[in-house]
Amino acid sequence: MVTRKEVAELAGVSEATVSRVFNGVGPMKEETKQRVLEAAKTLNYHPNAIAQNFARRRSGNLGVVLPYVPKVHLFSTYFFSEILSGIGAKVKEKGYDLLLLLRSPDEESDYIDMFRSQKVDACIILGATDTPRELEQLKRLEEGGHPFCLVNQHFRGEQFNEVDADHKTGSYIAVRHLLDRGHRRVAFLNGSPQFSSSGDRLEGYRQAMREAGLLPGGMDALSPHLYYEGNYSRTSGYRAAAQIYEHRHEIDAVFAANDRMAIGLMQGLRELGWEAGRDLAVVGYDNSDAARVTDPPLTSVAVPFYEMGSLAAEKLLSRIGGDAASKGTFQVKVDTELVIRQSCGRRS
Amino acid sequence: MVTRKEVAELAGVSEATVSRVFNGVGPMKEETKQRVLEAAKTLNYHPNAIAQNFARRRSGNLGVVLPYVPKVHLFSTYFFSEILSGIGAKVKEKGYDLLLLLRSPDEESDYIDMFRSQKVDACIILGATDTPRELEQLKRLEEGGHPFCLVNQHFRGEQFNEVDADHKTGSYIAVRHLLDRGHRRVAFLNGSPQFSSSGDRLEGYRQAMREAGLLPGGMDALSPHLYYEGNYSRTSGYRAAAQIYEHRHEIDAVFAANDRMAIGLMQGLRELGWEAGRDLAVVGYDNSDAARVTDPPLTSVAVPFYEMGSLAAEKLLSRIGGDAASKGTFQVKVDTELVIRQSCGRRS
DNA sequence: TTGTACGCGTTATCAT
DNA sequence: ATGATAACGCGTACAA
Repeated sequence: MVTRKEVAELAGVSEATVSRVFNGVGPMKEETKQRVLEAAKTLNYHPNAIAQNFARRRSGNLGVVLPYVPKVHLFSTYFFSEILSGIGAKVKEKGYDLLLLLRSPDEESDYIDMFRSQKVDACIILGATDTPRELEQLKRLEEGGHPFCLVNQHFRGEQFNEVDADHKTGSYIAVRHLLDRGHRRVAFLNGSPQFSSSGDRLEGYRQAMREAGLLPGGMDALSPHLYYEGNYSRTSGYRAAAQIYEHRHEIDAVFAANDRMAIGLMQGLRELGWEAGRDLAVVGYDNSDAARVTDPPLTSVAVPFYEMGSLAAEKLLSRIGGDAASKGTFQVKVDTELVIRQSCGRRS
Repeated sequence: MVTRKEVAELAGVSEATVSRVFNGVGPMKEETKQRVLEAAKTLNYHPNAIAQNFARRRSGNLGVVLPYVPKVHLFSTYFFSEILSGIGAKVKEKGYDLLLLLRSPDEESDYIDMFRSQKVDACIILGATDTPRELEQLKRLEEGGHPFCLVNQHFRGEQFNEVDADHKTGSYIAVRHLLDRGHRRVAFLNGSPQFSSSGDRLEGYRQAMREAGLLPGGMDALSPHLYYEGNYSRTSGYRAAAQIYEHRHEIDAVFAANDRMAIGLMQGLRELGWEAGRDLAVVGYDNSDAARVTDPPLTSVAVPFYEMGSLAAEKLLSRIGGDAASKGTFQVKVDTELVIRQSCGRRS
């Protein structure tokens, strides 16, 4: 590899001058600059990124932590794909590199190692869950002064950096949509409670139902035959179909907390002879690609995952970049949007 | 950050000894080793990865190049997700890190820069296309002695490292499946020709048809109403539906080169009143998650993308790791498998 | 405007 | 079995 030294010799200047030219710092004679650039070109010189980062005492990497999701082979979901793309675009724009960290099932040594060994300057954590173990790890990161940002997950009572979507309102508009179409007995198929979005969705559902006067027992009352819980997998939606079918005479519509479950649910109900869009209305969540290809196409709440990833990267990098306003943490909440298809039937 | 020097002082040894302990090289007294480890623990010392890589004159990163795919937001496909997961697992196992490189639409400066600046020691290229521009870039990489590996793409006449699937046989078994079920007039909806797998699939289709005596005009004859071409997007499959429907009286079945097109095709045909599994048989390719959720569930050819990624990473890293058998390039071809669902009807 | 000189935290070589 | 010490390629304070 050709080094700075060789360029300096060929150009007849010192190594420092070569560095200045390549970093555009300090005043320099135009002629000198040209001479250096020319020498660099003839020698095909390219600064060594590792050495640069070493000298700058930083890695130049933004880490992205992906959760371990058994069976799903991790990326197979719309969610991660979109966020990653958003992060990738922003990271590139800012001249950073993107280091991927796939968590293992066991994972005794966790992502704090990435910081300890200084492989990353900051990181974005996807798919975090509200468990004591996770929370403790995040607190350790914070104490260590390691900049990180959560995406699509909120920790109650903590002031971590985070970019979340307004899932409460998202769910509210989904349920309102069902209510507006005349459905009264709207069931809710929620996902795993360790994700904050599940709690948010429940709140949104409750608010819509309450406003419609459909929570008779007061604010907290929730008829058991209207609340179901899966784990966001298609299979769990499929399983819920059996339970929901048992209460078919008390249910007009189902709001599912994500598309995968909604799809499993529709499949399961169809096998039992109950058709979404005909016998009941179904609304999903995420507006994933799959929502377009189901039969009937699934009405769903769109979440701007791509933008969320991009936003998280931007905010985080501007902090460590030493920009202004680097004080305190940030909590961003982006808006969702209902995309109407045919799973609620065609009548207006 | 605590450095090696401090550990050495606390342990009462030289810096070199600390390094030896942490790298497990050379002989050392057990007692010394323990003393060093203890000192490291009390000080919470962790070797600086950047400095290590700098001193070792390597980056410790495996680069993964992802193509620019407009609209699809890149990761939204099963294909990349699976391969990336496979690479990630292997990379971790080998103690490397995974650097993601998302290509831009314009991309004047290409991935060769990653090597020039020595950010990666090797890289895996996904979604390469058989275009003059791409080929030229790959040749430049090769000339520069930069280790790389292609996944799911073959360049005729070149001996690049590659891990591919046997798409010819995969297509053969798909078409054979249709023929075995009694369909004679099997159409083929292929994808973009710049991917080698498209050519392979065409060969497989041809062989099966020829063996069944269904290529009357000789080896190369292909009835125009039996061959269609999309670009692997759902939309292109949807568009093909119209053309195929026009020839509905000359077609019993369609083999689509991927699931996305198959899904679009089924949607389009349904809108025209032609139902897959009832009026015609359809087989897809990739066995993506979506294949399970369509109506009817889609019979499809499964490709072990996860394993392909893992294999590519393993082979590549063992080369640069200086293992034995580092001579020459490698070309691996993995097997595919037909997964039967209901899109070809239920009759045996 | 440019050069000198040092430091960054390791690895690795050569003594001892 | 362990200790000095020279790289490694670059950034940068300071001197000129």
